[in-house]
Amino acid sequence: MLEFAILGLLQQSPMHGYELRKQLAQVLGGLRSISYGSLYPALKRLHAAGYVTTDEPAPGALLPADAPPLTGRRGKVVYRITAEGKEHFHELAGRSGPEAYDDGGLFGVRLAFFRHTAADVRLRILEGRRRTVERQREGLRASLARTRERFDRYTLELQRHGLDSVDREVRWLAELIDRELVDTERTPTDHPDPDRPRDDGAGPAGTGPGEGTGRPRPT
Amino acid sequence: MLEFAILGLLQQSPMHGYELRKQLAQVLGGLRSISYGSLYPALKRLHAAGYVTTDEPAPGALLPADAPPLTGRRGKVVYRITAEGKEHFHELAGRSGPEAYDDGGLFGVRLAFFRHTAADVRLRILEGRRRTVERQREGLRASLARTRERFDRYTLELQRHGLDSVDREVRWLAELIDRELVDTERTPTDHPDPDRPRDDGAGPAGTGPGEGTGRPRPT
DNA sequence: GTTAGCATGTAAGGAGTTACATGATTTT
DNA sequence: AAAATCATGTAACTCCTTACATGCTAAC
Repeated sequence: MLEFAILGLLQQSPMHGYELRKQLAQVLGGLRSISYGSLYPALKRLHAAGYVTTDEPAPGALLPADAPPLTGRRGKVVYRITAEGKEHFHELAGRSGPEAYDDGGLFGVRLAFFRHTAADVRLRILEGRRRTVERQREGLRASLARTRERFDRYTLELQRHGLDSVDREVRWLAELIDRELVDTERTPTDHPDPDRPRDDGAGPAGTGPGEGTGRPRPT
Repeated sequence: MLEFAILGLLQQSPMHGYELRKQLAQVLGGLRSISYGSLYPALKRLHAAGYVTTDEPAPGALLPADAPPLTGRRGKVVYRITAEGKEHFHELAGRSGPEAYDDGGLFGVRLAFFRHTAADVRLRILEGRRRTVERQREGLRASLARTRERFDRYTLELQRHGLDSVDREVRWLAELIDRELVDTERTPTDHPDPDRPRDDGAGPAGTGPGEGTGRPRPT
C-alpha cells in the first residue's frame, strides 16, 4: 500500500522523502500518516526493484576517506519514478479484487489515485466497496435490532455511531458511482482516461480468476 | 488492545475462544474482527500471565497413550478471568493518556468497556479524543481551503468525505461528553475533584463490588 | 550561537494476518 | 455418510511503529 502510494505521488513529480511524507499525510486526509521508519525502507526497496531512481547531490567523490559515513550519506535525495515503476504502478492500479476495497484504508489510497485508474476498474472498486460497506451496515443493523438489552449504553452508542458512519459512506459511494456512470456515458469508453495509454481493458491479470465478476453491469 | 478487549469480555462471563471472537466482532461493530491466529496466542499469553484460567473438559486421564495429541488437546476450552486479570484490566482501564484516544480503533475498544471505567477517566478520554479529532478536522479544513486546484476530484471527494466524518465524530463526542457531565452532576460523587485517586470498582480482587454493575446508574 | 525545522536513515519490535493442520459436533 | 459449522492451535510473514542516531540550514 505504501509503495503504491509512493509511486502514485512520484508520478506527479519527483520528490525527496521528507516531502513525500507530507504529501502522503495530506492525500490520506490527515487520517493517518506514516513514519520515516517505514517510508525510507520502502523507498529503498523501490530503488532496489528499479522502480525509482535517486538523484543524489554529490556522487561521493567529494568525501575523503577520513570522514567515513557514519549512518549513511546525507543531503537531499530526490526520488524519481522510472518507466518500470510506472508500469508496476499501473499494474497495481488495475487490480480490482477484494484487497482494493475490503480494507477502508487501502480503499482510500486507491481512490486517491483514481486519476491513474481505468474507468471500468474504478467502477468495480467502487461497487465492491459499496457491497463491503453495505454488508457491514447490515451486520450493525442486525446487531442493534437484536441486542438492545444485552449491551450497555456505551456499546450501543458506539454501534449507533458506527451505523451512522457506514450509512453515510454507502450514500457517498452511491453518489460517486452515479457520477462514474454519467461520465462513462458522456465519454464513449474508448478513452476514459487521457492520462493513460490504454493497452487493453486494464489487463486480465488482476487478482484471481476465481473472483466473481459475473455481476450485472448497469448501463 | 486485544488483551484488553478479551479481559473486558471475560469480565461479563466465561467463554471459549470461538465465542470470544464472535462477541469481539460484534462489540467492535463489525468494523473489524480478529483472526484466530491472533486470538489464541493472546489467550495463551493471558493464561501464562495468570490473568485467565482454563476450564478444560477432560483432565487428560481419559486419553490412552495410543492416541497422542497431534497439535494439542482438543475440545472446548473455557476461559475464565482471575482476580489478577480483573486487577490488570482495571489498571489498563484507568489509563487516560494519548494511547487511549489517538488511535480511533483503540478508542472504540476503550469506549466499549466504559462501563468498567471510572467517570473521571471516561471524561478525560472523551475530551482527549475530541481534541485529537478536532485537530484532524482543522487539518482537513485547511487542506481543503488551500488545495482546490492542486488535487483532482477524487482526492477532493476523499477529503470532503473525511471532513464530514470527522465533523460528525466531533459532534457525537460532544454529545457523549455532555451526557457524562449531566450524569456527574446528578450523581453527586462526594469528591468530583479529579486529583483524587479514585478506586471505584477498580479495587484489588476480592474487595470489588463485583463486575456486575459498577455503580447504580440513575436514569 | 543556539534553537527550530528540514532531512535521512537503522534496529528492534509490536500487533496483527494468512496459510496450514487437526478434530468435534450438528445438520442434511 | 457427507457437508457444514464449530472449535483449537502453530508457523511464517507483513506492515508498520518507536526509539535511536545523525547531520544540514535558516531564523532569531
